[in-house]
Amino acid sequence: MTQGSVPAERGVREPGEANGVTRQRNEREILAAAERVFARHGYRGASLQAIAEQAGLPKSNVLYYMGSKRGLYVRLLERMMARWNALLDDISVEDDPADVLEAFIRSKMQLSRRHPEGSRLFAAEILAGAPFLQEYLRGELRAWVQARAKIFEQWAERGLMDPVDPVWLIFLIWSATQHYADFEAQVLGITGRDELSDADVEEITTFLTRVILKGCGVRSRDDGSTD
Amino acid sequence: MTQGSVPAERGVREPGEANGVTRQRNEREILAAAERVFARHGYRGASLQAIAEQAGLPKSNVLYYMGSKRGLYVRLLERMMARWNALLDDISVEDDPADVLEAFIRSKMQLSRRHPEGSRLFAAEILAGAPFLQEYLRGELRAWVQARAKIFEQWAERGLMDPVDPVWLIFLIWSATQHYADFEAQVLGITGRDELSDADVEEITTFLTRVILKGCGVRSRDDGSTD
DNA sequence: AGTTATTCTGACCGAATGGTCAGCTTCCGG
DNA sequence: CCGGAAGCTGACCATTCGGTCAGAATAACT
Repeated sequence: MTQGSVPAERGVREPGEANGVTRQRNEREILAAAERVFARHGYRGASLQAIAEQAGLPKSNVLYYMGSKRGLYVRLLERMMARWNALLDDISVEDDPADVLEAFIRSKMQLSRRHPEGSRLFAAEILAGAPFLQEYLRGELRAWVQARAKIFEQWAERGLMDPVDPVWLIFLIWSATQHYADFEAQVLGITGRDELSDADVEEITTFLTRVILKGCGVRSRDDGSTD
Repeated sequence: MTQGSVPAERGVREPGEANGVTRQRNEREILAAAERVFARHGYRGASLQAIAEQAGLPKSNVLYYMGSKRGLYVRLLERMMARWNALLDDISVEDDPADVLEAFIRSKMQLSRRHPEGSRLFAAEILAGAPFLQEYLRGELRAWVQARAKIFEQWAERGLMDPVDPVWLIFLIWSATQHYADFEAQVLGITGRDELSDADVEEITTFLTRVILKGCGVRSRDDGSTD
């Protein structure tokens, strides 16, 4: 339904959607530049001028493509939520808790790794009080959390993991994984690195998986190591 | 057309009031208002006008007290770093890992709870790439992390906890605790609460302590319950 | 009281903000 | 080759930005 959120208040009519190489490239460039700038400075702090410069286009062109600053921002948020939703596959009580939790941590970590700017954009939006995402948080995302929480509780009842509060557990996983994108500057500054390598990310993922699974008393069916 | 031409309702300063009292109160009011606005919108997105309005003072007065936007921002950052440093008491290899880690989690959680705006201000600064905190991150804070890391490693060597990477562990604790301040809007939206009560915070703290300590295989000397 | 020193603020400044629009260029079917 | 439409952009607009400053208001000290 809300696929093209450009508020065609101005007479931007649907073109034949034919030729599009330049259009696609410019659009992609603008979205990438805008994601960087919005992530860094937040909605209010970002300027169309800065976005246009990063995209290598005149400011007017950005507005020609995107209609308005608000429309551009909303479009970026929706794109990020779509990425997020893409990894929310269904799980069942019958699944193995260890597998599910590890996949959860791993996919969330990869999302932060593959789209650090989008991750920071989301963080900035939440920091600002989530003015554009209230509905999403209280609706779609809340329902998703509650569904997962129910499954975690059933696992606990079956003795497959400790009876921890599943919502706090989800928040723990979110925060721990998101941290490496949102607080990248802090992580790099403290560890003295220039960037996090793939090996670093793999190491962190392994660490988080081990600590969180063990911390929740998840019994893996693969082995019963308690070390 | 600067601001409302009706200055009547400010009603702040009584003529008979003593000298330093007004100054202190105004200064405190400005700092509190600025912390809110900077936390919400970041350095670039915050405006002195908004800060002045929240403080109930004319914009000129804010500049009279604080000199410049940059100076005000730096002062807030330094105040927050001071709060942070205040809970960085020394620990020793001789201490009990369970006690230290729990105290670590608890004090960090309370810092986020007591100063959520300051916590978000810090988060916004890091999101922006830490332009004002590079030095602090690469110097003071890095040294602190390394010192703690060394102790964690010695605990691991003595078999008091699992040989996990101490730096990732510190980041895990930071992220998990900071989450409830920085992502407050998300937490409230998903849980459907209006605010987090003291009981909620206590419950979360207990949860985090249990999961993280167990996840790192910390042996408490109090008892050996593995539940 | 009068005089000085400090505290405060409205009016103003140049720069930057998001957004508009007339008119330019480019493309493409006929 | 033409003509209309789509793609694009420089010039411009009202507003807001951080910051300055002259001078009013107040406090402090003879």
